[in-house]
Amino acid sequence: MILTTEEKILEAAKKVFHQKGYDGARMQEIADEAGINKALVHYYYRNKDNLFQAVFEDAFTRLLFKVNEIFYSTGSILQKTESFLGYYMDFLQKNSFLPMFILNSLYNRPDQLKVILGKLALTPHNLLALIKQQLKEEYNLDIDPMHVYINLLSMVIFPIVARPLIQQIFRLSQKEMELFFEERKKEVPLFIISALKGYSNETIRTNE
Amino acid sequence: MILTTEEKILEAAKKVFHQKGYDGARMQEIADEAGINKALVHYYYRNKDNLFQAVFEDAFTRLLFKVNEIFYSTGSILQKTESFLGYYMDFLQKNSFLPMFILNSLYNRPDQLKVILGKLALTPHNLLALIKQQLKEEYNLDIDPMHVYINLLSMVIFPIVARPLIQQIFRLSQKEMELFFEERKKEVPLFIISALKGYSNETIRTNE
DNA sequence: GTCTATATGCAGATAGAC
DNA sequence: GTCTATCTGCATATAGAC
Repeated sequence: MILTTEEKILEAAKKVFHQKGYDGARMQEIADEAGINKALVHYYYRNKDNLFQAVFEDAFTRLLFKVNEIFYSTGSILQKTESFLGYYMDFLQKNSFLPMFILNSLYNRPDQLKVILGKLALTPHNLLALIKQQLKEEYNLDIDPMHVYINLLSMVIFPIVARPLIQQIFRLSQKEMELFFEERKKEVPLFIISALKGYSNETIRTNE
Repeated sequence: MILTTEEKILEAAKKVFHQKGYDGARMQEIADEAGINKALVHYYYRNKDNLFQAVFEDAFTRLLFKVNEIFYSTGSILQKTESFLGYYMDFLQKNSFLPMFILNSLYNRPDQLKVILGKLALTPHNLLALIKQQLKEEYNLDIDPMHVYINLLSMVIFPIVARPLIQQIFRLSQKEMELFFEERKKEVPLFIISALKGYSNETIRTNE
């Protein structure tokens, strides 16, 4: 697969921005990574902000697209949770800098998000309504789906983001860390489904 | 309360580094924030790296100290979870830049952590052993406590870190966001305890 | 389109007066 | 200890030849 110069620059920029963030990235390093001259980067993207914008939008849409793709598919809560864990965690492990890059960019450059949110037509409330309906049908739960949804995202994304911290504190080898993530693909769905069942029992007990 | 110049610098440095990270922080801004001259910052801390090191160590120990404080205290899993949620989430909301600062610093400056880990005597395995024992006694669960522990941390810390993202995507006002966090202080312990009870049922069913 | 050379500004750090 | 003035290097960005 052959890349145009513009594509080479974007790929190089992704690599550098993802790892170092806006402030830590250097135009020179991006040029080197792309195997071209620094002036060419400016020729195609005019300035650092523009290039960053392109990288951020790519990252954001890719990350968000995968989430929606799974939750809007057919299947039970259990099935969705399991495929989310398997599919999304693989994706995040292969792109381990992505979530940190997104989150950190929102702290340093909050306006960046507004630009892209204006372009996308997000309907998160449809998604929540769908989950709420499934919780009712499958677990007879009449609860706010927001917390359950955020809990799931937390348990998937946080360990990826905090990986360096976890690994150092618990003194895990690379191999042990990978095993830990592999286990989570089964443990987290089990945890969530257990909680949902537990909720039901709790509710029933309260109603007696 | 009157501060020495050195303390004023450190306080100013915390403010700036926490929000902008190492690369985004400017010595000039720190000096301005402290209300003194830029040369004085160098007089006390010699260079940017030293100052950052001081800020990072302060943040890291404060963040970690709070975690241990709660989990090594007496009380049931439920009690610990509840006080962790109440106590720690309040702390994080008041210091909302801290977790992002720590996590991001580990990406950009991984060696930073090793320096401080050498100074602290962390014994996370004792903590896990304690949790494991309590899971056995209180829920008759014979499982690896690591996943449960990371799940709890995830559900507490991630929403704080991802707050700007959540708020924008779900279009929540400041007030709604605060309410959401307030709800989580009850929702997350309920979720976890439900899961632990559900686990037991699952185990019993499997053993029959 | 792609390069070399360069302009411009700013950040970290130091010298030296008080 | 605290300041003003300044050095040095580097990062973004542009000019202009090919």
